[in-house]
Amino acid sequence: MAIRQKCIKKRKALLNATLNLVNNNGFHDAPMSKIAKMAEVSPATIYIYFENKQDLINQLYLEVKSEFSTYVFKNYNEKDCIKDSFKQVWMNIADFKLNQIEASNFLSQCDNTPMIDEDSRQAGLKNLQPLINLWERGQQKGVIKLISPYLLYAYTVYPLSFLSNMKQKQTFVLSEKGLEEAFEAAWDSIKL
Amino acid sequence: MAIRQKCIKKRKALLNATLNLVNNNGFHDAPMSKIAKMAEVSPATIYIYFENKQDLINQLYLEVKSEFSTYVFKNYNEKDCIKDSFKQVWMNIADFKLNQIEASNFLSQCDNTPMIDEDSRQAGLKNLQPLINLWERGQQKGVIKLISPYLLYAYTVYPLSFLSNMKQKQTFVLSEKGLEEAFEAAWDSIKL
Amino acid sequence: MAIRQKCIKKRKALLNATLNLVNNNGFHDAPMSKIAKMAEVSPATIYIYFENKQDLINQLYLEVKSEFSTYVFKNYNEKDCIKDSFKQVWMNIADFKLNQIEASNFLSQCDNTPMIDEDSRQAGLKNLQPLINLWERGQQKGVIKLISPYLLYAYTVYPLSFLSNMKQKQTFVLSEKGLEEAFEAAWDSIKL
Amino acid sequence: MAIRQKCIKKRKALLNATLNLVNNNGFHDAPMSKIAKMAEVSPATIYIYFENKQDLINQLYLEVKSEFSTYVFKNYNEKDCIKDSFKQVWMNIADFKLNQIEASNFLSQCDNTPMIDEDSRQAGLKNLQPLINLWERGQQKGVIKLISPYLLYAYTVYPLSFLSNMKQKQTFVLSEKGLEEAFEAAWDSIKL
DNA sequence: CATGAATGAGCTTTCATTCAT
DNA sequence: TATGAATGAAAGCTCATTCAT
Repeated sequence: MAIRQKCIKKRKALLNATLNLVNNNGFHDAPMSKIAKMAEVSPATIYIYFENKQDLINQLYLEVKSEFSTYVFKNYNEKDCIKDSFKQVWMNIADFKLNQIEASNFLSQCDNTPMIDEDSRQAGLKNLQPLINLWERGQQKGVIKLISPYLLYAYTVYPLSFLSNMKQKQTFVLSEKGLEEAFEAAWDSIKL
Repeated sequence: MAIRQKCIKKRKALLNATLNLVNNNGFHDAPMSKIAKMAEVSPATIYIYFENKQDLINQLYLEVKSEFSTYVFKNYNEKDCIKDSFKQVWMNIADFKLNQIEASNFLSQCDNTPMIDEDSRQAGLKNLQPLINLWERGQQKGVIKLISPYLLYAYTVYPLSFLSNMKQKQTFVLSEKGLEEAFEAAWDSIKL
Repeated sequence: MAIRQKCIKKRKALLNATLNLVNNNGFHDAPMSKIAKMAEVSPATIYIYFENKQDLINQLYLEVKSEFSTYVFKNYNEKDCIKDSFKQVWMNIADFKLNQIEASNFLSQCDNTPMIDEDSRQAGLKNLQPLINLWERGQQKGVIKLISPYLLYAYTVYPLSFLSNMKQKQTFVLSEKGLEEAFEAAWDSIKL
Repeated sequence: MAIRQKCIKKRKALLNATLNLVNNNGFHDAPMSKIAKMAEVSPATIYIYFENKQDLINQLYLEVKSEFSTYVFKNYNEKDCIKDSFKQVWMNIADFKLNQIEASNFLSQCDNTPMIDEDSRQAGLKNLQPLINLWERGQQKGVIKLISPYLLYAYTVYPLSFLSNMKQKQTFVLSEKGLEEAFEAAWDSIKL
C-alpha cells in the first residue's frame, strides 16, 4: 500500500506539472524534461506512468474533465423548479470556471487546439447528460425555449469560459453582483 | 511594381500556410520547414519577411484580427434603433465566425493559448470600440441592461465562437432558423 | 534441489530468450527489458544470473558453442577409414547447421560482428581439435591435401553455414540428395 | 557543380564513417553522433543525405554491394575455357575479399544479422548473374557438376568469406601459394 | 532469490535559424 | 531578393543498470 501510494503521488505530481506548464507556456513549450523537473522525477520516470507525451496529455484531459463533471453536479438533485435546478448547476459551473482557473484554462486550450486525440475528446464529452436532461424537462414544461441544446449550452455555459479567461488574464473580475447578473443573462437567453 | 506584387504574394502565401498548419496541426506541430514547403519557398526566405517564428505568428494574428474587424462593421452605420444596429453587427460577426472558419478558429487558438505576445494581443483588442459605443448608447436609452461590456460580450458575441467550433468539428451546424434563434438568445440575454 | 532446479530453469529461459531476440531483431534491438519479458522474469533478475548484458551474451555464446561441439562428435570414434570418419563428423555438423538453425544462426552472428568479447571467442575456438587431428592423420596417410587446416575448414565446414543461412531465409533448402552432393563437394575439395 | 561536388563528398564521408564504425564497433555501437563526428559534420546534417539511420545503412549496403560486383567482373569476358573464365572471376572475388577487407567485412555483417531491410537485401542479390551463367555453360559442356548454383556458390565463393574473416582477425593470412591451393580446392569441389 | 520502480546517460531525430552563394 | 545546405541545441524517448523492499 505504501508503494501504491507513492506511485499515485508521482503520477499526480506529473499531471500537475503538465497542467501547470501547458497553461503557462503552451503545449509547444512544455517539454518532457521541464515536466520531469517540475515533478521532481527523472524524465525516464514519466514513461513508467504514461506511454508517451500524447498519452500524458490525453490522460490529464480526461482527469480534469472528470473533475469538472464531479463539480458540476455537486449537490444536484432534480427539483420541481426548473430554474432553481438550473441555477444550482450553473453556479457550480461558474464556481469551477472562476475558481479552478488552472483546470478551466487547460480545458479551454484542449477544446480550441488540436492537442488531444479525437478519441479522448469524444470520451470526455458525455459528462453533461444530466444537464441536457434538465433542459429537456424544462422544454416539456414550457419553461425553456425549444432550441438545440448546443444553443442552450452556447448561451448559458460557454460565456463562463470567456469570463474565466478574462479573470485569468486579470482583465476583468466578476463581483458577487456581476455573478448574479451573469446568471440572469444566461437564464434570460433561454427562458421562454 | 511587379516585383513588389510578387513580394506581397510570398508574404501572403506564408501567412496562409501558417494559418493552415497551425489550425490543423496546432502551433506545436507547425515547423518553419513545413510552412516554407506549403508556401513553396525556402525556409530561409521566411526570415526576409519575418523576424522569427514568433513575429510571423504575431503578424498573422494582427492581420486576421484586423480582417475580422473589417468584417464586423461592414455596412454599419449607426441607426436610430439600437436593436437593428446591434443585429447588423451581430450578423456580421456570425457571418465571419461561421463562414471564415479558418480565420475564426485561428483566433480562438490565439485567445486560449499563450502563443502570441501579450503586446500583440493588446494591440488586437481595440477593434470592437464601435460596438462598445453602441452598447453604451443602448444603455443610456434604457434598452440594454446596465452590466459590464465584458458581460455583454460574453453573452452575445462569445457564444458564436462555440458554434463556430462545433461547425468546424462537424458536430453541429446552424440552420437559417437556428441563426435567428441564436440572435434572439443573444438579444434576450442583454435587453432590458 | 527443487530450488536449484528452478534457478537453472530461469537461467535457461533467459538464455533462450536472448538467443531468440538476438536472432530475430539483432543484438542492437534485444534490450534487457524485452529479454526479461520473454523469459517472464523481472529485468532485475537477470543480474542475479549474469553480471551484465555482455556477460549474458558471452555465456550464451559459450553454451551454444559447446552444444555445437557435443553435436559434432556425437557417435564419433576414430575409424580406420579417414573418409568415413570425416563423413560422420561432417554429417553431424550438417545436422546441426541445418536443423538447429536458431543456434547456428546465432553463432554466425557472433562470428561476423564484434558483439562478443575476444576472450570468449578464443575460449570457444578449441572445440574442433579432434577434427583437426583427424585431418592431420588423413594428411599423414596421404588421403588429404597438405594444406592449412584453415583451408580445410573453409572448404568443408564453412559452406554449411551458407546453406544454413539460405535455409533460414527460406531461399534454398537442401534435399536428401543435395546433402550427399554437398558432402561429395566437401570431400572432393580436400581429398588428394 | 562545386556545390554538388561538396555534397557528394559529405555523403561519401558519412558512408565511410558508418562503414568504419559498424565494422569496428558493430551496428549497436555506431551511434549517429559518432558517425557525424567521424565524418566531421553535425548530426543534423546526416538527415539531409539520409532519411534515417536505417536508410543510411541500407544505402551503404547497396553501394558496397555494387562496388563488389564491379570488382567481380573486372576484366571478365567469356572465354572458351570454363576453368579459365571461372578462375578469373574467382580471383577477382578473392582479391576483393582479401584486400577490401573493410567492405567485405561489412557485407558479412549485413548477411548474418538482421540489420538491413529485406528489400535492400533482395535488391543487392542480383549481382552475380554472369557467374551463374558461366556455371550453367560449364554444366552444359560437362565440365561442372550438375548441382544447384547455391551449392556451387557455397563451395567456391563462400569459403573466401571465412578466409577474409580470418585475415581481418589476423588469425590466418593466405600466402600466394595458399591462394592457389584455395582455388584448386574450389575448383576440385565443383569440377566433374 | 526476486522484483517493480527508478534513473542518468545516451539514443535518434527535429527544429529555428544562419550562411555562402 | 532568394535559396539549399548546414547546424547547435534541444526534443521525445530508450536502455542497461540499481535499489528498496
